[in-house]
Amino acid sequence: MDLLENLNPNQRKAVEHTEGPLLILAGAGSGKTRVITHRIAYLMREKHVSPYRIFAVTFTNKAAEEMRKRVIGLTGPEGTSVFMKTFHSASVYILRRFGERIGIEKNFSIYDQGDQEQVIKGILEKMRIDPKKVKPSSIASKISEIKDKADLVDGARLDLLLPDYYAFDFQELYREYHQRLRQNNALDFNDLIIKTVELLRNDAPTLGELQSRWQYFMIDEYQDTNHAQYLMALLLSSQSRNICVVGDDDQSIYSWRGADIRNILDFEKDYDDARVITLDENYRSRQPILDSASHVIRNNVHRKEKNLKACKGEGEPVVWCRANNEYGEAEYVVSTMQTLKSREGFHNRDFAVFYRTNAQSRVFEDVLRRNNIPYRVVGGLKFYDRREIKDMLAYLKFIANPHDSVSLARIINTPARGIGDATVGKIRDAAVKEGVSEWDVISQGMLSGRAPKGIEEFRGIIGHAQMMASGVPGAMKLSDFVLDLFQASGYRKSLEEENSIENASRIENVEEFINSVYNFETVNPQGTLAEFLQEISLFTSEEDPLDPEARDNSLTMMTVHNAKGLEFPVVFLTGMEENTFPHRLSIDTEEGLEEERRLCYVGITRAMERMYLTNADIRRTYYGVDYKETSRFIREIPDGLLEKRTYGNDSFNGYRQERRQFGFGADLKKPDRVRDDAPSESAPAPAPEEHGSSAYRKLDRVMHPKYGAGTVIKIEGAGDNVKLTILFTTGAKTFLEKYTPLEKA
DNA sequence: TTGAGGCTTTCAACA
DNA sequence: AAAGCCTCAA
Repeated sequence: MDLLENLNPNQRKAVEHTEGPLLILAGAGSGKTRVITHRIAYLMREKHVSPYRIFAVTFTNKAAEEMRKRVIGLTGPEGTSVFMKTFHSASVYILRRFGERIGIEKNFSIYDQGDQEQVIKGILEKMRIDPKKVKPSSIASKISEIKDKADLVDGARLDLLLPDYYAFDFQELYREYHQRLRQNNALDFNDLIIKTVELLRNDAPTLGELQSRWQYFMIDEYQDTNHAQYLMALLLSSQSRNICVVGDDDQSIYSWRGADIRNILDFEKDYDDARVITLDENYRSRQPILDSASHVIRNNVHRKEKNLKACKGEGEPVVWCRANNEYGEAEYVVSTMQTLKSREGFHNRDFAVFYRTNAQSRVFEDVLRRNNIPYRVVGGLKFYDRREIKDMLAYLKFIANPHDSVSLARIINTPARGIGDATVGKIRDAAVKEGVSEWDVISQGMLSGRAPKGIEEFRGIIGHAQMMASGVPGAMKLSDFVLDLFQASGYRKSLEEENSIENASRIENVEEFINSVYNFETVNPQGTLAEFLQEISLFTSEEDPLDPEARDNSLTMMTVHNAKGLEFPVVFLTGMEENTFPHRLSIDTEEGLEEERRLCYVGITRAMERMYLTNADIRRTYYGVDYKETSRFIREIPDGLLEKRTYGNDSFNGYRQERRQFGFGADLKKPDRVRDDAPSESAPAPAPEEHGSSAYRKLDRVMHPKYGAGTVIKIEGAGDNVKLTILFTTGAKTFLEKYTPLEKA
């Protein structure tokens, strides 16, 4: 097979240009992955480069996996030996082997956002700062933001970088955070990259070894690299200079994660001999789809002008549907789907529903389930985020790394074994006083006074597990070890004790988790516990492994972010409303808005045959009921390109009124949010089942056992979820009706 | 001092 | 919808 056959001239040039720096500007749907995989195959087959000398990184595990499959398809089993990973897993690979040279122990734990927040919470407590006023999550992202810029590794002065608007010493917190991570032998996601850069900079032998091992570099999604990743790529490739980066500035959607668009815009400055090749023939989308996308993205000022050509030719126009409310929107999607299936032979698997935020998936799930349409949700509540899985993982992390006090805190009383806050506090104090780890205190009986029975029990469980783990692999299989731990920890028993549906599914989930351990050990017979942990701690965005069959013929739902790099015959881009998409937190700055627009561009360009844009005029969110103004992105598409539909009649009177009042297409300054404590006659009814489920009416007098007499001033929600706001003499309170012991007075 | 259950609050995108 | 905080009973 000729590798260059079936490539257009520019794609071919990109594949053939193997030596020296190369920038590939690859528009949406221009065959980017095809070029990368063919280029790797070409290096091996035509240039006789050993697969061990090729280094390729992408952003997601999914993309890396896809690339690996396609390379193997082109080269045969040899392709397996290409180093193909995400930036993070590449860093872990390097740090595991050489990290000790800069003082990182081999068995380090990787802390995700949740773990980070636990650490921060502990520090806030120690600094006597109210965690209600200073949210650990916002501190975590602040720390992450600082580290993403990685000016640190450039030796900038820390005290100049840290924000001074906090009412406390941020610098102290920042240092304490890192000190605790060091004590716990843990790295956060940012550290993985930063420490790798530090290692490459400060340890010449490591750099030399890696530079001579890898001779050809390929970086996918280069527009989304941050400064530290940029440095990492630069250092590794600086000797061979065979670096090929691929990206599209119009698809840069991760600036909030530190992505620095300058990396791609300045590539030609970094390498004055860089060759630039542009791929501008789109093989994915029909003309009207691409035209719509272009009309949206051209409103961005900060971009390289480009001209994508659709090779697939004309097609159906893009449809824009205005629905009455979020249920109408979902029903429109379902009915359109059914029509396309019966009249045009599409299958469930051909459809994708995109939304801006995960919370929007719920309504679609409702409606799809009611219509018996199989679906899968990518992202969202992830398998590894479930409580029972996190608990089991914490056990494993702690056994692998007994310095990991965050994991310890999670499992010491899970399941309940009589070790409460007071006891944990004592252990912590003793550890600090003696200058040892908390596990030392527990395992060596260093606790003064009488230690609760639970401590003994816990020590036994961990001691037993550590002993077993030492026989993995070899005397014991990793999966058997985890199975044993599930029993021996008492976790299984505690789930079985309460015979609920919820617990039954938790047990199933743990079993599925153990199954994934089994899969791991089949692929890696010599794999250790630590290796397993490293693998899955970077594998958080993987779809739910519980329903592998579901994907056979299911509709796919995901956030627009998750959709990057994918394509579907029919795409519904939903929630096209101001403050939803573009998101309300991005709407006020030009940079924010441009990134939202790129995100919209990414969404539209995923569609191959049909594209549907939908919005709801009224949307119920946890804030209340909002009147939504149509997204400016829809207004940016010329009328002639859109086929307009409406869906859902009951509330359309309300809708029209609203429109007339606000004026469509004008520059609207009026807020589009209306709280639903307005009289309900003027507010159009949302879905019918939303109503009439409260035993109370507005202005009813009620009696609360604790707060006394009050008046109902607001009713919202439906079914078991009715929330009542009641005005007492002491002020207003909101309750879930279901849970509140109220009496009519 | 612990554990359970009731009440309250929270909600952007991700490796 | 779910997790975290708070209160109260044991």
